[in-house]
Amino acid sequence: MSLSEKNLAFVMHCGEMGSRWGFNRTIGQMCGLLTITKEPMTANEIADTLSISRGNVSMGIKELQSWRLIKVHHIPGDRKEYYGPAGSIWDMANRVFEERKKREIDPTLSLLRDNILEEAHNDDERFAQQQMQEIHDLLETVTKWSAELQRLSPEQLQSLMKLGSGIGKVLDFKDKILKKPGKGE
Amino acid sequence: MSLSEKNLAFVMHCGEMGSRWGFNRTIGQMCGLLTITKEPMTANEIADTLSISRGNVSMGIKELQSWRLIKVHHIPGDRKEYYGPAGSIWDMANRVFEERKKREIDPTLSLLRDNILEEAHNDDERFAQQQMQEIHDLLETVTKWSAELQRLSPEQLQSLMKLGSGIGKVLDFKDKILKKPGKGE
DNA sequence: TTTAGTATTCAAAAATTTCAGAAATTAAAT
DNA sequence: ATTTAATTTCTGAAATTTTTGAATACTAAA
Repeated sequence: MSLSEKNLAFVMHCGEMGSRWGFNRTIGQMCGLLTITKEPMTANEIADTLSISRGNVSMGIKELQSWRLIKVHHIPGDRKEYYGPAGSIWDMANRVFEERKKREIDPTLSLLRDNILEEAHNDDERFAQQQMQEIHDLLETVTKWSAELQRLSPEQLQSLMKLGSGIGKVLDFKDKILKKPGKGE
Repeated sequence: MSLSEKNLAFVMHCGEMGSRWGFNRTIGQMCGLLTITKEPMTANEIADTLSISRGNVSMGIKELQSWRLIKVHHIPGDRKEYYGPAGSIWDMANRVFEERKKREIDPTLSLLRDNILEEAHNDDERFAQQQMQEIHDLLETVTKWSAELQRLSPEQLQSLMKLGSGIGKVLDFKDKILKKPGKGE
């Protein structure tokens, strides 16, 4: 119901960062609050703790659900809804990542695809198209890569993450490894 | 001075995406415009092309420079400043990435570090601290990784990007590779 | 110096976003 | 059915962000 000084500081920080992360202050606070609170909270508890209106909390919940960052819990014999994080920290980071890709990259990718298909009619359009092609290729690579990462097992991901500067070394061996099995891409 | 329909569509799209990418509409448009225009443009040309005020362009230029996305060109005997992209598409994507890390991750990382150092006084704080530790570790890993990527040569990056689903295979060989030289992490 | 061609700043206006609180809605319990 | 408990939607006010345009500053040449 009321937060310790340190926890409050964290929640407020989440609020300040909220807009940078793709939502607004209140929603940032709500997200922070729910992730550091052990027990799921009701909408009223959230409103009280953060001193914001009940209506605002309702909108925030909807938004956080659309990001798939929180989920509802029910307590038998209690008709209130209790909200808590939708998964582990890693899960949530993935959701944010995925959702942002959807909002920040996909629309552009689609526009670029359309644009590249058409024929350029003059030099300006030709140059522009080259640039767009490059942007397109880059975004597509990023997209493929992030899909790839999501396909890896958590253990593989763990190793990959721990690899650090080893990645350079691993790359040097890549050709030998990949060419041996004769399974060219 | 005036854009073809398709190029205009791209520039306007950049404006609409602008706020998602970390800046505002006008700045998004300016960035898009300058990247698909072959020749560097003056501030007045930008203002005319986008139908925005000269002052706004001046602010936008300053902002884009702070992101290191554009650079100034000079033409002998002409005292106007001409603006063009600061590098290749890849360079620019890197800049955006880097800059956003600075704004979206670093402040949180620093707050978390402080918070984790302090001792927890009760169960609520204890649980909160565990979560914060996880967030911290995750963000730190991401940070290290992005630094790592920037250290790779463009060729290595190229191979890494093309690796695609090969990454799984490469990981399976990781141990053999890394353990052989006896250079444990 | 002065002047003319620039670029920048900044206060005010416009546009957009966020938010509280009231009203409407939904759903369970009686 | 009615009451009660809860959630959602909606409206306008407040806060914030963006944009303009006039005033100011800068700079190179005359």
